[in-house]
Amino acid sequence: MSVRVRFAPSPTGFLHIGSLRTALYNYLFAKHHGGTCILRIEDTDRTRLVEGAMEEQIKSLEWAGVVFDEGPHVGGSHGPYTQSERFDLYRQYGMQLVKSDAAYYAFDTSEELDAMRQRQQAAGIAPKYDRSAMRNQFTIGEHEAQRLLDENAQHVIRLKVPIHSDVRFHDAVRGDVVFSGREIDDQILLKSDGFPTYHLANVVDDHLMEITHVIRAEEWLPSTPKHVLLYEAFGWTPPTFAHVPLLLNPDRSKMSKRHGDVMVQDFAKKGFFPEALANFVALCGWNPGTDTEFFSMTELIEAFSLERVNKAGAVFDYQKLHWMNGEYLKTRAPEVLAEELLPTLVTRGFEYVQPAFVASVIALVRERVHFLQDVTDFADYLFGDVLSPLSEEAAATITGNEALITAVQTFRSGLNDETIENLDAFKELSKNSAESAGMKVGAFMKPLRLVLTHREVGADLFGTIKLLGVQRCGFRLDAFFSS
RNA sequence: GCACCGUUCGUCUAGGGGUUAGGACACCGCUCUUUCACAGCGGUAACACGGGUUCAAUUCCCGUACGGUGUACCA
Repeated sequence: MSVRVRFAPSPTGFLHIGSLRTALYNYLFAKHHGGTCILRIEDTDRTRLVEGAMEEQIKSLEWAGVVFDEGPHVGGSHGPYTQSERFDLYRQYGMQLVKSDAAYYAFDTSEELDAMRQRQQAAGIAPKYDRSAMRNQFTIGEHEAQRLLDENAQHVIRLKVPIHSDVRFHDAVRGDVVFSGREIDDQILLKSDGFPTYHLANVVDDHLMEITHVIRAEEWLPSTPKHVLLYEAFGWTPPTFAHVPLLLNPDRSKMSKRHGDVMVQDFAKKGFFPEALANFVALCGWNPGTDTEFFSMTELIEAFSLERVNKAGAVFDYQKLHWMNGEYLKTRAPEVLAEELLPTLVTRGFEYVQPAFVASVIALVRERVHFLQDVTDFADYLFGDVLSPLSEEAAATITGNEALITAVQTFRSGLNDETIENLDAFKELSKNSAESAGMKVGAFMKPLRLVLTHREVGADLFGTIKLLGVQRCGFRLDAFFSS
């Protein structure tokens, strides 16, 4: 049987980084097995819908390299893939469960349920639907229930949990898991607005869509027994479950904003490479069992397996992600990066933005930054001729320094195509310039950088001067003399 | 509270009855160097605790502690 997995987000906002990882694991697992990866939209909570959220999430997913074989945006043979479009289906299956005595009608109001929970809390017992004390078809009788139904009274359908038996299932990540029926709540399956809850819709759709493996976050583990019960009630074979560990904040709580960016689009905006993010996130909770840390999507697909997914949650290490992004930056072709950076440079109004030149600048400075966009600020003195003002301390070290003026003069007059292209000639010129003023070469290079770039740190000076060219260097040196 | 899940350097992790407990990020030092970086080399740093089982336990079992998740007509 061929593998079919699904990623099933709710369109309630942007795509969370943890969701991306779940989606990625689904995708990797499917592709590793030559299977099918499906996107299903779980929009059964009408109160939390956010306009356009689904499109945003798909965009983020695709940006990161997760693509689907079936879904609302691409179609497929098991649609529709949006639960609100499958509305009628769920009631039908809910009724089937009632008929087979696996579910029942309940007529409690939310106030009555609140009161029940308060009583239970006061009595120190676990909050759980009290089937024998609340208003449902068992307590009010079949006839009364039918009467209420006939007059369209508000009602829900609840799962009739067999309290005397254990529910057990095998999780591909966690092994055998057992829950006592006593602990499982009579979950609402069909809400009074006619929409299903996650539990019903999820099971019905997973079955109808022939899902073979349910790979989802660990937070779903406690509700899995309800799903197993549902499969049993329908007489369906449950899929293999795999609950993957959570992504954590530094304080080890479930990853959330407050501690940093958590939405995929935030990472994109910050300038992370999608490949770097996917690579990094894949390694949060999974590892190949080797020391290899860099993986293309193809390599991830090749290496991925559920067996090597960890059980414990993983603190999301932004610092390591930055490092990894920098590593990706170093391996990309400068020409490609130049294309990517160009729009930014243009909107910033820089003059020297010929692609080949930009590529050379990137090649020169990229080892010093983690993000492509950082190149803009780091090398602004190469892209344009307007230099940021010198700091007071910096200015103090060069203005009125007679020896430096002499050295710079010598350097200026020796600057030509030869000394700018040839490293040895450049070194020779630097040495002569320094010595002409009785300075050491090292003592000269620092202020020279300051004069040329107005920065104390920057890329290799020879490389910088080479890219600047004789003329632009000349102008800047002249400006120094005239100030 | 109850249920379930988890626990190897600060972080991500490898390993697994007998290892100098390995790698990566971060940190520190050295080398290179005109700066910052890169690179190279080196260093600090971990098996939560207590009982068992065993010749031997970080590894298996049981407890405890700690943490997380769940406990909705949310997903």
